[in-house]
Amino acid sequence: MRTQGAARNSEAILAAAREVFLADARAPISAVAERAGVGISALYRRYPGKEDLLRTLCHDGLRRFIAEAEQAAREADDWAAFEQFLRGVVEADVHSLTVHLAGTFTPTAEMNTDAMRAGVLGDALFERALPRMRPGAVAADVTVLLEMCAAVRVPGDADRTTDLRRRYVTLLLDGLRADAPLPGPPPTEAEVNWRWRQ
Amino acid sequence: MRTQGAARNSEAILAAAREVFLADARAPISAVAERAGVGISALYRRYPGKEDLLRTLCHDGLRRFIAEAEQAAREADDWAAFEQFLRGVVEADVHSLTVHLAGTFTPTAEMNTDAMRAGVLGDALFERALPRMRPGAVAADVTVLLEMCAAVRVPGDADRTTDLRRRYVTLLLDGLRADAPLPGPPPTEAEVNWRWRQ
DNA sequence: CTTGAAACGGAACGAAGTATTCCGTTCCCT
DNA sequence: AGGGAACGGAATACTTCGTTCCGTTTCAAG
Repeated sequence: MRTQGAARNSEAILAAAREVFLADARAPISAVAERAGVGISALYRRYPGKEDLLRTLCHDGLRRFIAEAEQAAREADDWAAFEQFLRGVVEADVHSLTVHLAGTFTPTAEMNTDAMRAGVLGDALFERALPRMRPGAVAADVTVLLEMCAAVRVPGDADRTTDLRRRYVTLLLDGLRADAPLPGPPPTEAEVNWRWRQ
Repeated sequence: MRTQGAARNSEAILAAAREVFLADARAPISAVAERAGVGISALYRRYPGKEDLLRTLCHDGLRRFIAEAEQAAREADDWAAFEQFLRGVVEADVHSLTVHLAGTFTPTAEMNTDAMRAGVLGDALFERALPRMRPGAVAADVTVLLEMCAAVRVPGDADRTTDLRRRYVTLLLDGLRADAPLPGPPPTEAEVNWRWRQ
């Protein structure tokens, strides 16, 4: 046989779903089953439908985002806290998870609560780092920067993707500390959160 | 009536195709017709099939990329030339055009030639700017940076998208001039050009 | 060993979505 | 007025998935 137990399959399915849907949010559910090495029914035994799987995945990402933010907030140095936060979020590829998948399902009330909390935590980290930030930078910029990081990918090589993203987070952090002001009106809340409009 | 002539329709179709396919490379061809305010047959009169439209669009983008590079190369100051190149390519949203659409069609021989020429021109601009670049930066980094810029988008508002991208090009350019070396192995040619593998 | 229930695998089904074709109609120019 | 170029958009012919179903395998308790 191929799998050793129901619990093991559950984990395999979640991992496969993460890989597959991060590579393409519109991937067919059969691709997830195939990747996990299970049949389709193993999937439907656990989730009522595709949307539920997507929702679970996204919510997990959101929770992870919150965890990273809380962890980073414990750092005493303000800029170090912000840097740890950015690097943590990028490392966990949380932004792809939350942003890429948004819009593929209808969010639960709890997700909205969590999303709000995530925003508050992120803003707080940003505010602490603000004194050392270049003039004109706003919290919404960070969201965009995270999105830009998520756009970096080496298909089929998660490790290499992470390596490259680390490289560019470094570059972005340096860019955030430059002296010159940032040009143009900063992104608004709406421009940054359009993916969450149901 | 709605349109004023065949020539006008040709332009409308190309413009609509750019908008629609940049928003979603997998959009149906009917969306293009709708956006252009024409029927489907107006499209098929001009292009044998979907792939040909995509190919035309992408090739136009490639040519524009080359034009921007040649234009920027005329600038005397090395860094200014590089900066003008980056800004020009981002402004024209050429990278989305070439990178987003790659893989949706089989490229012609001429496209491959042009793609190669584009690479050479870009590398030359990078080499000129190299002395003022942070340690560890390579030409392939620029490709990734352009890709990151293309990830910035405000759906349905092209002007605002351009504004925001200008904002982050500024940030990226400053990041490219920081003092500290960039961490990790730089991206390889293959990692940067995976979209062109047929 | 039994044996009943939980887990599965994967074919089959049905609803969508979509590239392309076709034909009747409108436009434009002479 | 007339003929061909351009069109609009319904109809066609597939393809692509989400979901269901049912026969089979696994597992643990007796």
